[in-house]
Amino acid sequence: MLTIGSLAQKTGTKVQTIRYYEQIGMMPEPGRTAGGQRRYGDPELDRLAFIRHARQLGFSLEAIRELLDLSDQPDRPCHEADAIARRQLKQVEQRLARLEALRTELKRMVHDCSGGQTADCRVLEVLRDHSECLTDHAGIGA
Amino acid sequence: MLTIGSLAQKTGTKVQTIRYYEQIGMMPEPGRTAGGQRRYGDPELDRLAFIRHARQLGFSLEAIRELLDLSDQPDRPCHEADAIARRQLKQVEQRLARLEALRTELKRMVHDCSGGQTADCRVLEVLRDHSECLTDHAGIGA
DNA sequence: GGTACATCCTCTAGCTACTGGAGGTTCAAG
DNA sequence: CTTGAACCTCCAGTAGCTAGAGGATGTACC
Repeated sequence: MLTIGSLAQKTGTKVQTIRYYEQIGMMPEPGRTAGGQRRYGDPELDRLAFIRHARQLGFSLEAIRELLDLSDQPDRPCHEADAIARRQLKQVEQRLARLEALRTELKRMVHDCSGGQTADCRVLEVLRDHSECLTDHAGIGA
Repeated sequence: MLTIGSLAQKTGTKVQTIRYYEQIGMMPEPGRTAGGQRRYGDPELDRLAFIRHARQLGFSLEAIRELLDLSDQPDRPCHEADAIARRQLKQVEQRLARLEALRTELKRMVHDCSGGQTADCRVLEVLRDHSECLTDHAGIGA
């Protein structure tokens, strides 16, 4: 039997995160001691490890919920899990393409900076005038 | 004089986002009509375009605030703006490296999936057992 | 001048995926 | 039996918006 602290340690999760997962129904309500403290067994350990690993691979909690449901039904065809993974792969590839365009643009900005005064700073200039950009980097953020 | 709606359209921003920027002090409080509606001029248009462009390049609002401050002081040396851009570039490169590892892993997962039942699904199996991963993809998400 | 209706206003709450803290209780070792 | 780390609940905050309720305003047309 594991305390929430040792479960956290074993899975590289913060204690609060585990309680949060319980709150949103990603983790089951575990057994408790007489005093009300949570105690976990191996199934919970496996489940949390699964969740964390999928998170590391960038899956959303919603997608992970689906994967866990599928995982609980070993007889069903696996194309659904496959589809979720493909979707994730596609998203990753799109983000990669965007980030590569950003890198190009940022590199150019930094490279062109002469180190003078802000009045002639290339960095600020490029930000002021989008038409100076060579790559397409529409869309926000990552 | 622009209404908030046409400012939004010209910059590819949502109306609510502009009001949000005003609320957090990224955009100045504009003039108002007698009836209380916001009216914008060219300086605000430029400022918002700057903000949006920097957001597209992945800068945080906090970083953009610094860049705007620098932009308002044309006499100061520009190495600060340069440093912010370099920091951003570094972050982008780190994210790129992580995403590339993720792509590798996801591709392998999807490729190995035989299309059978979930019981033998490679996707689920890999998620269950981290040791099957060849690449290092520690850290969460993007 | 009147009316229709798109756009504007404020305010509040919600999203993802956590993270941190206050204030108080329980567990395990010595 | 005491000590101190780890636990408990509840609430609030993070980034960067986004959506909706309920009502006021601006403008074009008749």
